[in-house]
This record gives sequence, C-alpha cells and structure tokens, in this order.
Amino acid sequence: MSEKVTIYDIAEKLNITAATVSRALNNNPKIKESTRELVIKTAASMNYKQNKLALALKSGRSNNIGVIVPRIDSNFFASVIRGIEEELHPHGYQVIICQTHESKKRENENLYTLIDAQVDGILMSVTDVTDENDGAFQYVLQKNVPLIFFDRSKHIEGVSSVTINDFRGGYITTKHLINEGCRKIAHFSGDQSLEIFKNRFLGYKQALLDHGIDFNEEYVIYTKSSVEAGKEAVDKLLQLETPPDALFSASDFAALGAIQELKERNISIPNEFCVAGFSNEPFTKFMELSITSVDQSPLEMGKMSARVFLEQVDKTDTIKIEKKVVLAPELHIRKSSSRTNF
Amino acid sequence: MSEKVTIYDIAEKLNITAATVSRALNNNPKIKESTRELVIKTAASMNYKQNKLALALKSGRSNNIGVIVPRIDSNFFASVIRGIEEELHPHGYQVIICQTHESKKRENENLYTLIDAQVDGILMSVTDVTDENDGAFQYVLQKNVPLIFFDRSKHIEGVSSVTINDFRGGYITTKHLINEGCRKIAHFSGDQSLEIFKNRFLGYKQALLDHGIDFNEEYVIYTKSSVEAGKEAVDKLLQLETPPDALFSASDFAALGAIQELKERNISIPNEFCVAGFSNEPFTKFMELSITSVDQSPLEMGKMSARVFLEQVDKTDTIKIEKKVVLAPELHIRKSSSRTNF
DNA sequence: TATTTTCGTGTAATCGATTACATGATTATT
DNA sequence: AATAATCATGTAATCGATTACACGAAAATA
Repeated sequence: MSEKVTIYDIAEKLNITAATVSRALNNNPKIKESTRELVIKTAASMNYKQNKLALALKSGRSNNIGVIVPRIDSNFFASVIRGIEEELHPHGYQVIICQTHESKKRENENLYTLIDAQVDGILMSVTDVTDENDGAFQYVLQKNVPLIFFDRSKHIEGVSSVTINDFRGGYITTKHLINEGCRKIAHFSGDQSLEIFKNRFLGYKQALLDHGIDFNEEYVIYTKSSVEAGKEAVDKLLQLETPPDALFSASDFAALGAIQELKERNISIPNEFCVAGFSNEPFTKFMELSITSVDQSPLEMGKMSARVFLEQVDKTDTIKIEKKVVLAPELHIRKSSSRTNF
Repeated sequence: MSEKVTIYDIAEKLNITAATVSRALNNNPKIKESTRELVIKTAASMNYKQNKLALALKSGRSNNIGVIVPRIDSNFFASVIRGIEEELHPHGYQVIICQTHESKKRENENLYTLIDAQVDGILMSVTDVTDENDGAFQYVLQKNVPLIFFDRSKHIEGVSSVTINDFRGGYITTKHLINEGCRKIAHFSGDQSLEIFKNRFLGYKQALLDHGIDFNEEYVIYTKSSVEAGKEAVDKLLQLETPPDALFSASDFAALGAIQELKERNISIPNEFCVAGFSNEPFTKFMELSITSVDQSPLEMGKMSARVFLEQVDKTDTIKIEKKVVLAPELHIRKSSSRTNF
C-alpha cells in the first residue's frame, strides 16, 4: 500500500517544479528561505524518502563498498569486516560482503560483479592462488575504483594496502622462542605465493641467523591452516633424526594440532617443547594451556583500510595515490612458550 | 580511461536503436536471430557491461539483500552470514552487512537505510532491546520487503523466521546433566526479552520437572555472554547454602568463565561439577577439557533463511506468507560433562 | 489480388533525482 | 527613469536500461 513519494509528488502538491524541490532539499543557496522551509516541511509530512537508486544512477556513486575475503567465518576476517563497517557506517557507506573460498574463479567473479554493481571501492584480501596480473584487477583499476588490499596483499601499481609487518611478527616470535632457551625451532608455513607466509618465514630465518642458529631446511613444513594439518606436520618433525624443541606456526590452528599431537606423545609443553602460533584466534587465550600467538589487530586493520579508502575516494581520478600502511604485530606470550614467566 | 559502453553506443555502431539492443540482449523472442547474434557479438567486442544501477532504478529491485546482526565478529553470526551468502550468491544477490551492537537506535537506523537503499529483502537477528511494535518494522512491512528473522526472533505478523528449537536445546542439555548424575543444576540465562533465552530456560525447567527435580530459583542467574560474567556468576552460586553440582549456561563464554573459576577453586570437572554451554563456539571443542555445548547449525540456519527469502521474494505482494522454520539443536557431549563416557 | 497476420524494429515514455541554462521578477546602480 | 545586477524558479536534458505502443514490410490467407 505504500505509495512511493517522489519529488514530483511534492512539487505537484506545492505547485512548483521538481527542480525546486530537489534544490530545496539539497540546501541549494539559490532557494528562497520560505520555499525551502515549506518544501522540507511538506516532504516530511508526506514521508518522502530520497530514492538512492536514482541518485546512484545519476551520480554514478552507489555508496556501497565491496569487501572480498576468503571466508567470513574466521575470527580474523570477521573482525576486519567489523572494523571496516564501523569506520564506514558514519560516512553513509554500506558494506557488501563477498567470499572467495580461496578460488581464483570466485575472486574474479566477485570483482566483476562488484564493479558492475558500481561499488565506490573494493577492500580485499586475496586468495592463495591470486595472480596480480589477472585481468580482473586491471578491470577494477581501469574503472578508477579505489582498490585496497588488507592483510593478504599483492604488488600492483596504484593499489594501496594495509598489512601487518609479518616479517617482524616472525622475527619477534622466533626471538622469543630462542630467549626461552629453544635452539631447534621448527616452522609451519603456508602457501608461499602469499606474502604473509613468505614474510613470516623470512622473519623466522633472520631471527635464527641473528642469534647464530643454523637454519635447517628440514624444520620448515608447509601446512594448511587446520588442526589436522598441524598434527600430521608434527608427526613428520618427530621422525627426524634431531627433532626440534620448539615450533613457530604461521597458523594458530596448526599450532593447536601440534600441541594436541605433542600431548598425546607425552611431550611436555613448554618444558620440552615450546609452541607459538599466529593470528591470536580467540581460542588461543582460552585454552588451559594458553597458546602464545601474534596478534594482527584485525579491528584496527579494518578501520585503517576503511580510512585509506576514504582518503582515496574523493581524490581526482588523475592522481593515483598508493599508500602502504604497515601495522605492528603484537606478540602475546602465553603458557605454551613460557618456561620462565608463568 | 574506461569509456562506459551503453546500449546506445552499441546501437549507434550498428545503426539500430537502443530498444533493439536491449531486446536482443534480453533474449526477447521478437528479435531476428541474425540481429541478436550481431548485437551480442558487438556487445562483447565493445566490452559492454549492463549498468546495474539503471536496471535497479527501472525495475525497483537492487539485487541486494540486507543482513542485520548484533555483531559480525562472533562465530555464530559470521557462520550464518556465510550460509546466507553461499545460498544467495548463485541467485545473483549481494549481501549487505549491518551491525547493531545491541542498540535499538542502530537497528532502526539500519532498517531505514536498507529500505532506502531498496534492498530486496532483510534478514536479521534482533537486538536484546528490540520492540516488535517499533515503527521501523512497520515501515519495512509496508514497503512489502520480505523480512526474515533468524535465531533471535520476534512475533510479528507476516514475518517469517528461522530459529532452532531452543526449548529442546535447553531440555536435552539439562536431561543430559541429570543423566550424568547431577541433581542441583544451575542455569545461566540471558536477557529475558529474547525468546531464545526464555526458551532455553523453559526447556531447562521442564527437564527438571520431568525428572522430579525441584526448580530452584536461586540457581538461575542472568549473565552477559562473557567469560568475566561467567566467573562472577559462579562466584555467586558457590556462596549459596547448597551450591549446585552442574551448570547449563546459555552462553559458551559464560560457561568458559565458570570453568575457569571452578578450576581456580580446585573443583574437579566433571567429577564434582558438570558444565554445558550453548552455541558450540569453536573453542569449546578445542579445549583440553572440551566443553559440552549445543550446536545451532548456523551455516544451515543461514542457508535456510536465504531459502525462505527466495520463496517469498517473487510471490505476489498481496499474499503474505509467514513461515516459521525451526531447526533441531544438536548436543555435543564433551569432557566438561562426561562422567561416564570419556 | 486484396486482406489479414505475423514479424522485426522504431518511437517515446518511464524509473527519480540532479543541474546547466533560460527566464522573469526584483532590487540596486547611475 | 533607464540599465544592470541579483534572485528565485522553471525548462529540459541527463544518467542507462526497459517496454507499451506504433508502424512498415513480409508472409499467410481468402
């Protein structure tokens, strides 16, 4: 039953034109004060609502921004999205969510769909199979839609990014393990095509080097981010001639799997074996044997990404700003690696 | 640099009208086959993309649906959203996310904004201060936009809902605790204005009744869903003349808090005290002392909500379908309450 | 052959708002 | 009083696609 009220209806009622109504509602200074008041009052009484679609068509701006993540049901990504939403909501932007499930096809599909839906910007975390030379990215850039990577980033000219210093995260965690007296430190890494994993790995390596510990190729295992994968990987490690005495896992889930497997083998943590993870998933601090982990401040990352977007959205199209924000990782030291402090 | 290609550009190039182009692209049967092919080929070669905003304005349908949740960074809501997205994506819908942070003001704001943005439907979980008589809901209904509640629902005529059987969840959990030999079972509940908490509570009460156990008002505590709240609540319980020997908490976080507090007091779980939570948060199964909890199948809930929406979206406006889907809760029995099986 | 169908396409309105330009009414200036 | 400047509003195009209606040409029917 709800008749849609347009500016034409208001115009008709007041015997003026829609143009005048539009101007009055938009506080155009050329409108007589009395007219403006009358229009605003009438609009309110008729329960007028501006049609955002018409506005979007005319202006070419939808006031929507797209967010693409591998999956939304992970604490990390959900928190980033929360940050984005909170930062953008006051500016009148709505957040559209897309998932890739680590599929390049889905990722491209999402990019094209978002552009076709005329979003005003795209904030995304790439998949582990993303190719930065893909046409979809060119398509986005060519449309002059601000594109911002968060966490999982690729180097593309003209694209800003908000990441954490993964190298440093790897470095301080490894250094911490060394401080706890560990010398044979293993590392679970992820897909090397993702910068985040490469950098955590490099930080790990550098810390070893800086502390005079030889890097041992055998101690590095590439795992999926799952409990199961962590168990299997630890299994492999323990079969080595000289098994490690500590683990820096680039994934909390793999770290948890490792802990479960070590416990089953009655290896005492942290006395015989120290474990540290990455991401500060909620469960890491809830465990009785709480797990040391690197916090990525996802909320802050989301807010920062949103801010970078806001900075770019109104700039002249001709100037391409490329901003690289790097947040500091924070190591949360917990029981799984605390021989001394607890 | 990207010139936008419209149907007018295609029309001009082929010396026909935009109407013909539109028809050809929409597989209108009145178009000559040769023309259609030519148009489609030309459109492709010119890299034409349909302007969704223009389409939305004309049709009044945006192909967006709005999802409103208290917060997105909770495993439960994130999983529901995942389900919604996965179900709706193949149908060409985009999902817009809004958060309320349990604020009625934010909730209303979100409802109005979504309607003004012409979403084709709204799927939401209400706040704990939502009033079903609020004008915002009337506004939505009056616009004939399908509204579907999931999990946290209110009774509003013409509004469908997808929930789990919280009564049953409360019942089977309490019954399980009784089976384990507990007789003095406490309950942490939440805001009673939310059906979910009322129903879990009622299920709890009924189970006691059915097993000849007196209901003890003192054993029921209304807590927030947080670890801290759980600790404080257990503290109160233990000060009672006859402290309980089990807890059914309507929140996993409060259950965790309870467990931590009980452990600090060296009360042995599950031998002296059994604990069960609700929601099956990821950490409940990861703990060494894994926590018994009720699974709400959030993914399924999201998919089901999406399906209910799809059923309603194309129906004639005149017929208001009101569908109430109730999913079955599933009790995951774990160490925190297993005196016998583990 | 004359008349009716059918077919394919064009014309123009529509969705709702914005805005460059035009215009008439005041007011200010000389 | 004549001219210029200012003000408030109207006219009409525009954003890009869809679609009811119209119309000429070709095909079918009488």
